[in-house]
Amino acid sequence: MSTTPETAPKRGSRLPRLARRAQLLEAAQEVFVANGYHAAAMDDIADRAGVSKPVLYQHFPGKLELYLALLDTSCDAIVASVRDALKSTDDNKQRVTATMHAFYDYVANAQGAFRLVFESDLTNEPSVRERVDRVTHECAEAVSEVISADAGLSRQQSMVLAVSLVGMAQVSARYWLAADNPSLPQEHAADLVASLAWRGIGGFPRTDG
Amino acid sequence: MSTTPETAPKRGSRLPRLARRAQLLEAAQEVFVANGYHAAAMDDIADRAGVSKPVLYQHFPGKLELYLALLDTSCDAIVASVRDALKSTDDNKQRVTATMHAFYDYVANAQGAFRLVFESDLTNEPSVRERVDRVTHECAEAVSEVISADAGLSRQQSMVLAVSLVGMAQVSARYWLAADNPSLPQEHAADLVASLAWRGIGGFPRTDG
DNA sequence: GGTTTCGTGGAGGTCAAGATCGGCGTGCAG
DNA sequence: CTGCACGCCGATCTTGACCTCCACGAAACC
Repeated sequence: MSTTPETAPKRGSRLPRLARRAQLLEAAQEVFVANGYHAAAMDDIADRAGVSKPVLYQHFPGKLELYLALLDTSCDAIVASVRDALKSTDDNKQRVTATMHAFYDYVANAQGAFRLVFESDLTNEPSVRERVDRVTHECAEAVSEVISADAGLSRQQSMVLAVSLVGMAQVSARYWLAADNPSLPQEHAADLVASLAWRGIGGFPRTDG
Repeated sequence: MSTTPETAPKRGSRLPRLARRAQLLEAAQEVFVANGYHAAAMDDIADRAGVSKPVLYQHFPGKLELYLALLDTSCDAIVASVRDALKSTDDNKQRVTATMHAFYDYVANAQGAFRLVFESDLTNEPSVRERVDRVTHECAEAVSEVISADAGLSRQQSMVLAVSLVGMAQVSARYWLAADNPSLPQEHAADLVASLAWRGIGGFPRTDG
């Protein structure tokens, strides 16, 4: 029997630096996701990781930096996911569907990372605000390029539309997750919202109001 | 000479209880909107109102109750605004436009009350979470009734669509406000998003995917 | 097998912010 | 004119959370 404590690191075990850091990040993510930034105490994170506070501070200079590290990962994940979805096909309708599914996947999986991005309670901190806004902005910009390529709208106009689509995906996905009635499976909900989005954005060059 | 300091209450002036309370609420709203809940100090609110902290605590039992009072007002305002917009006409397309304009008006005016609802940094507090979720839920429910009346969808399905529309309005309006380029006037932006929404939701009974 | 070294742990300092007590000035009744 | 009541202010207390100091134990090396 291998005695590798891969998922059950007991208290007192010495870990290599990178493994320890990864473990701390995972524990911190759990606590931040569950409690938010303010209600999350460094003691809780240390306890959750099975270490004491000083080791936490040997890996991260402070609470904010720890939070920002997790936030950066989460932000990069959703942005990359959206970019991949847009690159996955050349058919715009399928692009919409793929992007919507990317959002729903991110909200449903990713161990609640979306809470750090879309439900952060530290948006007054400029560094956090900047990152969170960046997510919406970069996602919308990626969508906007596709829109303005085919719809012939101004940059501002296509950005407003793109932000609308991103907001639709983000808010509906969070609502779907919060509504704990699994009568609507994830794929069906995403498809439904995708069809709404595609009806709205598809063939937009017509400006018949 | 009337010494009524109607809009410039200097420090030391004695006000009737209700007027003082209203003034405190206004000052608190400004500080909470500017700084968020956590960064807002009771000292700041008292200073902004031109009184000392004990007076504040003679009107409100604590910081949370003060915040909740403002939050309730803001929540009721947007929900009522959406309901009025939906009731304002029988043409569904104009309903969409009116509702979208209601959101944009709320975000642009209402002295930043939308920040308390859509950008609260106290969503971990259950009482706050409940109120904020209620706003999206009630707005979406009002929209959902119109949808399910005409589109023949299940309750869950029309709710997901309604939440999507609400999310679209909410996120795009906030983005439009944050983007300080007035190249897109409020009415144009709202009309653009309304047209997107109407194309998406109008004539939804077709399920051509 | 001894020593050195490094990581770990519990206990404590500091500080900000929410929440509260003794003086004071003002307006009114007699 | 004089005493009284009332509401406001400066100064203070406490709590809670972030962030470090001193002793211990285990691993590594000769």
